[in-house]
Amino acid sequence: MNDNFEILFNYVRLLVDIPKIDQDLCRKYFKPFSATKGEIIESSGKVPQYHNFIVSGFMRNFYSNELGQEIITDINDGPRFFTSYNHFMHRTPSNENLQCITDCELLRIKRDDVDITAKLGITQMEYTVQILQQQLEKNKQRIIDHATLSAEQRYVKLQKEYPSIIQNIPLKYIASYLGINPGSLSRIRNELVK
Amino acid sequence: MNDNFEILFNYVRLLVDIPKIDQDLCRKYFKPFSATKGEIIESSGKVPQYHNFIVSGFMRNFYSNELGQEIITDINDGPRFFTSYNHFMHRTPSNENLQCITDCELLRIKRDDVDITAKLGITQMEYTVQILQQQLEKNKQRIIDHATLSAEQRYVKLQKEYPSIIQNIPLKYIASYLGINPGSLSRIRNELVK
DNA sequence: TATATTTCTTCACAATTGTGAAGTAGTTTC
DNA sequence: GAAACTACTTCACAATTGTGAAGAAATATA
Repeated sequence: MNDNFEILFNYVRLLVDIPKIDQDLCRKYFKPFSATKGEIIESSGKVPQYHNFIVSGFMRNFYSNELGQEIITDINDGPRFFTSYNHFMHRTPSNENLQCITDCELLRIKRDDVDITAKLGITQMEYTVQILQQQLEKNKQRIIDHATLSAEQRYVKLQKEYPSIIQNIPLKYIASYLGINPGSLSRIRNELVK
Repeated sequence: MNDNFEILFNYVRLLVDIPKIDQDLCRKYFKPFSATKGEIIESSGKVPQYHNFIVSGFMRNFYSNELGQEIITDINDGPRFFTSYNHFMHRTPSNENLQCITDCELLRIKRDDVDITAKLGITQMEYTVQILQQQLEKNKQRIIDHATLSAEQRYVKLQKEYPSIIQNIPLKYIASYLGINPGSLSRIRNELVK
């Protein structure tokens, strides 16, 4: 009995119940994978090979713009799915890189196997709809935050909601994620201490 | 034969093919609805009653913050679905208002009927996944734009991608949507003319 | 452990955007 | 068509954030 799968199931159960048959399919087709700090598990320009579930560890999602700057679009820790989902599903090359910020434990499934579990299982489609809706709500909130909050307010909010990110992720990554210049964020952080 | 349904079907066909049976279900359960400029078709605090498809016209989605300011989260014209989808599906009160900025032609379906068409039809679930994915991509891009572009650049981009919004929507709505102070946007627009 | 590399902080200054008020223009309503 | 209302522009000034450089601190590598 692999603990990692229990973490996956508990995460899924936040949205839908998983019948035994779907659990077994997960155990059969999701493969454990250990990645080390700095490792890029999906690269820009390539079709994403896996749908990744972070069991533990921190990851980031970034792309390089015309000026060669890395733009970080997402930072997350487990438990959580973390995939360039659209490109993965449509088998199209992604412009994003998925990289481990710390050592990570993953469970991952190949693209073809997702079609198999969709056919043989029961709840996958329902879960997909649920998690897409959930993700959509989160993204809507991020848009609102950008449109209505100052840089300082966005940082404070992140600090409250995801203190583990502040504690574990380099400032320059957080700055890019929040759309703030690293120097400015350093100053903001310094002024907050007072 | 109602032209409005052809507009709906053509819009849906951008993502999935609609078999005859699903077309008939749409014709049976989607009802035409005309709304006039300024009309609020879903109100904050209430469970959204309809899933709305804009055939023609411009609508906005907004909520009121603690200070009583209207924050506009979305502006769109037809053809397009326009609903507080999460709250509609989960039958929970939404904090958002859907309002017509111009006279609008809609096709709308009641919540209970969505369950019926889901059961009797074929492609609804697949379409839902597709359009959620599409919406997710659009929202990701909006986040990136906020994080990487200046106020002026965001306005210019909107102008390029959705010139009809610039032409048809009051400046103060556009300002709120872009997260810019109306006075600032007026100045930005003025300086762009030179 | 020493060295090299990367990240973070700090600074002065610049650029952008926000604020609130006042006036102008435009629109709606009766 | 006049009055009332709403939206837009403009202004001076304030606040926030960006920029680029230089040094300090932290981390990785040999």
